[in-house]
Amino acid sequence: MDGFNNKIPLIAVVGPTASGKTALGVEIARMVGGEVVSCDSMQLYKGMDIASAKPTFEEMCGVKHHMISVADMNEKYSVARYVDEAEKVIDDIYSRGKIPVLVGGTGLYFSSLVDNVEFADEPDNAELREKLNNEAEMFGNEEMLKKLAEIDPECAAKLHPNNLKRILRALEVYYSTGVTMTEQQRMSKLNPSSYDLIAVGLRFNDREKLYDRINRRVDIMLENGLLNEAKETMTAESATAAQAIGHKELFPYLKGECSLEEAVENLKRETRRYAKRQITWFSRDERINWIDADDGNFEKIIEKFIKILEKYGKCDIIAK
RNA sequence: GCCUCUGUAGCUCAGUCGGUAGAGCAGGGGACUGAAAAUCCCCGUGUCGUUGGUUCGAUUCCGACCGGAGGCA
Repeated sequence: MDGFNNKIPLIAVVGPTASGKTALGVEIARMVGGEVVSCDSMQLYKGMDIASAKPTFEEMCGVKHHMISVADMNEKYSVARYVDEAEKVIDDIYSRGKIPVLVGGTGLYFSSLVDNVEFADEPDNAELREKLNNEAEMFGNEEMLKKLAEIDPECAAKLHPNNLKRILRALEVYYSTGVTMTEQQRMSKLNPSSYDLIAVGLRFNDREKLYDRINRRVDIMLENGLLNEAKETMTAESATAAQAIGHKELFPYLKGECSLEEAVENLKRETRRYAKRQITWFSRDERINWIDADDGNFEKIIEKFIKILEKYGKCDIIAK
C-alpha cells in the first residue's frame, strides 16, 4: 500500500444466517471505532424485526447501525437502491472519522456494493414487466428464451428455460435501455472498487452445528412473537417483504391449512436451505477470510479476527 | 403358544418370474447484476434384518433365528 490511495477502509462480516455475524460486527465496530452498515435485504424493512433478526437495542451495545428499517413494507427495494444508499452511508461514516463495518448475509448486495457494480439508469418498468409476464403465460418459457437468444445469445445460453424470472429480466433490460444484459453486465464492472476491503466470514465445518443454531433461533423467534409479525405482513400489501423466510412459511398455519408444528418444521427447513445458498455464494469470493465458529468461542473468533488484521498490516486501526 | 403379514437409501415405500436395485421426501453440490430470505439447475452403492440351504449365481426360492404389526386362543 502506498498510503496515498483514496480508498475507504471497509471491514465486512459475512456468513450464513445464524452464524453470529451481528455480535461479531458490533464487537469489531467497538474495537475500531466504527459504525455498522447492515447488508441484509430484509432488515431494510420496518416491521420485519423478528424474522430478519435485527439487532436489538441491547445487542447494538451503543454502536450506531445503518441500513436497518429504512423502507416500508409495501415499498419495493432493489440491489441498485441498496448500493446507492449504502455507498452514501459509508461515505458519511468515513467522513466523520469512523470506520464502516458492513455486516450481513445478502450475497448479491454485498458483492454489488463491494465490487462497485454500476447499474444502468432505467425508467420505471412495471408495465413492461407485466407485459412480458403476460407474454410468457401465453407463449411459454421456451418462446421467451428463444426471443432472448435472438437479442442476447450469450446471456440466453446461460439461462435454463425454467428460470423465467431471469429470462424476463434480461428482456426487460434490453427493451427499456436498448443495451443487452451481457453488455450491461460488462459495463457495470468497469470501475474498480472504492473500498479497501477486509472481509471476514463465519464458517461452520460441522454443518449440523449451524443447523442446530438455526433451529434454536427459530424457536426463540416464535417465543418473541414471530406469529404476530407474520400476521401483519399477511394482511398488509407487502410484495417484497412477504417473501421473507419466517413469515411466508407461517401463512398456511395462520390460514388454518396446517398445524403449527408443520409450519415451524417447514420454516426451519427453509432457513437451513437458505443458509446453504448463502454458503455457496460466499464460498466463491476469494477475498473472504474464513473464521471457524464451530465451538462458539467468541474470544477465539476475535483473536482470529485480529490475526487477519495483522495479515493485512492494519492492526493500527484498533488503537484509534 | 399358534397363524398371517412385514423387515430394501436418513424417512416412507417400489422392485428384481434368481444375474447384487429405484421413486418421493430429507440431504448434498452448483449458478446468480435493478424481486436475491427471490429464482433456477445437477446429484441415489445401499451389509436389500441375521444365518444356513438349494443353485454356476440368492436381496429374490426354502429353513431357522432376531425385530415390528395384526389375528386366534
